[in-house]
Amino acid sequence: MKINGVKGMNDILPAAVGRWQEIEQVAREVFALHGYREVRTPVVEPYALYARGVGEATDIVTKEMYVFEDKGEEKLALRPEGTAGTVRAYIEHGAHVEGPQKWFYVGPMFRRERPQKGRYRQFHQIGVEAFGIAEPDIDVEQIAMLADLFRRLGVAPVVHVNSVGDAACRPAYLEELRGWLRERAAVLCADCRERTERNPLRVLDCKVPSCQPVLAEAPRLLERLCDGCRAHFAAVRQGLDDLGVAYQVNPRLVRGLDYYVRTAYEFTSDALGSQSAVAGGGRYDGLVETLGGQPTPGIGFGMGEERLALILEAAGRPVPRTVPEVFFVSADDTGRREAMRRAAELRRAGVACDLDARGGKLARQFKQAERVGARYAVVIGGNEASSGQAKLKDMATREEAPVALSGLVARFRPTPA
RNA sequence: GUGAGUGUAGCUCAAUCGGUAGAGCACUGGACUGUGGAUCCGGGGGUUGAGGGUUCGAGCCCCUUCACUCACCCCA
Repeated sequence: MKINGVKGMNDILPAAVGRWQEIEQVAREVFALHGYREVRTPVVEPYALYARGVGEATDIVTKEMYVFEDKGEEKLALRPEGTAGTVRAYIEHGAHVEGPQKWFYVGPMFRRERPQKGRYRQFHQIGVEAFGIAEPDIDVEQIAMLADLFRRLGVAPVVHVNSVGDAACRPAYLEELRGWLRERAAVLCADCRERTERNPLRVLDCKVPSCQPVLAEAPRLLERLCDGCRAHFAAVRQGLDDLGVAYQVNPRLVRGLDYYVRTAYEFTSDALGSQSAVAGGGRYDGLVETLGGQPTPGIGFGMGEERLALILEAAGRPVPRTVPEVFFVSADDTGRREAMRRAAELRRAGVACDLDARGGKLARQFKQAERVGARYAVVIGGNEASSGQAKLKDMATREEAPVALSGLVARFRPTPA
């Protein structure tokens, strides 16, 4: 009986894993340059953390979370996103006493949705959270950092920014919008009528053609922001302009989770099919308090690694691959023992090398050397072992040159920095 | 949860009207007894996703089921 992997949960095989390693490596470099430090939190958290933090009524909590009882003791959930767990850890360890904290995380998230392009049940996110900074400069820094990260990877998703208001101005706007939508329920699609009650902001980006002209006239939150939100948003825009970050103000940009206030931003690409967002973030000034901590402003983003990988693929960026510098080819048993010794010697010196432990015909070993991408082959048989002189073959040019076995380490040892 | 599409070798796909399942790539061996990318020749590999039905006969038609893909909802 063959057992297959779980639906929507993918294997990342060696031939593809270089893509993930590259993404994560570049992210770590960029984060380090901006003062973000890594945090690792569990993949499992109390169900209540997400019910309270992400929002009791959100799709994520009501229908997408993997929830289970831990031997009847506690209701647990596989994390559907990274912010709630990071905030829990921030509060639990009293991190606020040491001033603003800039953290990042990398790891799998789980949502039980129907899989499609760019959406999987286990997916991988790279995210950052900045705690304790209410000022708009951190919003600017985060957006610019993300743009820099993408630039280093050779892609340039479109940056959308918006303000979703806060407790001072959003509730009044939502009521105004809801009332306005109810008056026009007759000309809106069924989904929009449903969303009018459940999540009126979502109505604004309805894709149904007949809704578009109606919604274009809808009242706009950006024109009804309170003074604080208005000033914050203006400062974010000014800051992005100062840094030369190109962006679009998108009044329809909405964050899916309850905790977002003020700045919302998103990076999108048309290489992703209908799931166009590769990264999304925003400010969550009330979340830490909601989860039992001191009132603490926060802002962060999550980036989908699978989606970024799709973008890099579409951009034709090659998958990086680690290859051995030297591949030993042995002609006989004596040569093979010598090859094993020399390989060990090179490895201790920090030189990546390999050999075909099956031995066998030279042709097969050379084929294996080629397959693993070795730059050089060294042929060793009984003669070479006793004379100490072997042949060094450049796999690309096929040129051979004599080499002393005792000089291999000096020849290939990485030059100290 | 809803809708559509697709299931044939490890991968990409053929198979005429319903008539004994094939190719390319990949793998493996040989041509080539100490040399990998080309060429030529050989070899292994399949319950045609699964189950049932119609038929003398089903990869093909019908039913059921499962899986995958894309889209909706929503989101990274």
